[in-house]
Amino acid sequence: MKIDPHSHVPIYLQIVDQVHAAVAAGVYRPGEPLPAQRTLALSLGVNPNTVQKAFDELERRELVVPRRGVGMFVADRGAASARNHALESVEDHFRRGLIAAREASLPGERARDVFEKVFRQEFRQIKEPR
Amino acid sequence: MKIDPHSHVPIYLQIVDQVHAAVAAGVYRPGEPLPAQRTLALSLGVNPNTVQKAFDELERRELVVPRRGVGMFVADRGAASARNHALESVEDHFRRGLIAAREASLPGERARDVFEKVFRQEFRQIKEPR
DNA sequence: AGTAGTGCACTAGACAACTAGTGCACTCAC
DNA sequence: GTGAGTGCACTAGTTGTCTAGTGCACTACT
Repeated sequence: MKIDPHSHVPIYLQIVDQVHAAVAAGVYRPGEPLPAQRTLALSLGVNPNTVQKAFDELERRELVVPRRGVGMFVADRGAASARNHALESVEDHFRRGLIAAREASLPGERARDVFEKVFRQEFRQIKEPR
Repeated sequence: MKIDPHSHVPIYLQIVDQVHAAVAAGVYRPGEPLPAQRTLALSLGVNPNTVQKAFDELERRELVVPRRGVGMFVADRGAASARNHALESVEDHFRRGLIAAREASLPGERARDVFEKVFRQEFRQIKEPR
């Protein structure tokens, strides 16, 4: 796990994102323990409290479950929760865009055109050169 | 024009949004003057500096043009700039959503499904009852 | 019982965003 | 040239976020 202290995105969120991705990808499996707050903080060179804040957010997303005096463990439905939360995030961004379009009196068809344009940019199929 | 001082969205941004919409809608036309900073600040019950910050943002968006000692005027291509900026905003939201989808390893088709779902919610056609 | 390891709570400092207070320089009409 | 009205610049106080420092309570193992 890598942290960029000079990034504009808060350290605790960088930790959240990486653990989130790891749980979603199955790197950490349900029931397995996560590195301890102090351990992780030491290896990343940050304060234990910063890691705690990250874990608080992961707990709020129902990805991990704390056991006092023992450690943090991946929730039973941790992977599913991770994917669900990611889906909600995507949905939220789309909704904000559509609301902005509506407030700008942009017709629905135009909004869909914009989406398709950005879609082609971001989900460009990598054609195999032969 | 109305301001909600208890809103979580900054006052100066509320002013920006409302003026932006007014210019886009043609309420203020190119070449016309906007209310003076002091006047607007007084009528809204906020500090002139807050209005100034809002006007700075509107100037950055190329919606208005300042004339020292005279006033703020709607730019010649103000309405077009307003619509253009709104379009960029919509595009930006969509892009963030698609990037989030990609990072979550969500297939493009699924992302499009999510978009269509939200689209139906936000752009529901109001059926005329007969 | 003792001990090492754990999550958690409380406090504090650094920093940025937001708003307000105030004064200056400019423009135009008279 | 003088005065009223304008945009603009500088400073400051308030608030919220982020990170760090530190200590406490709990758990498991011996």
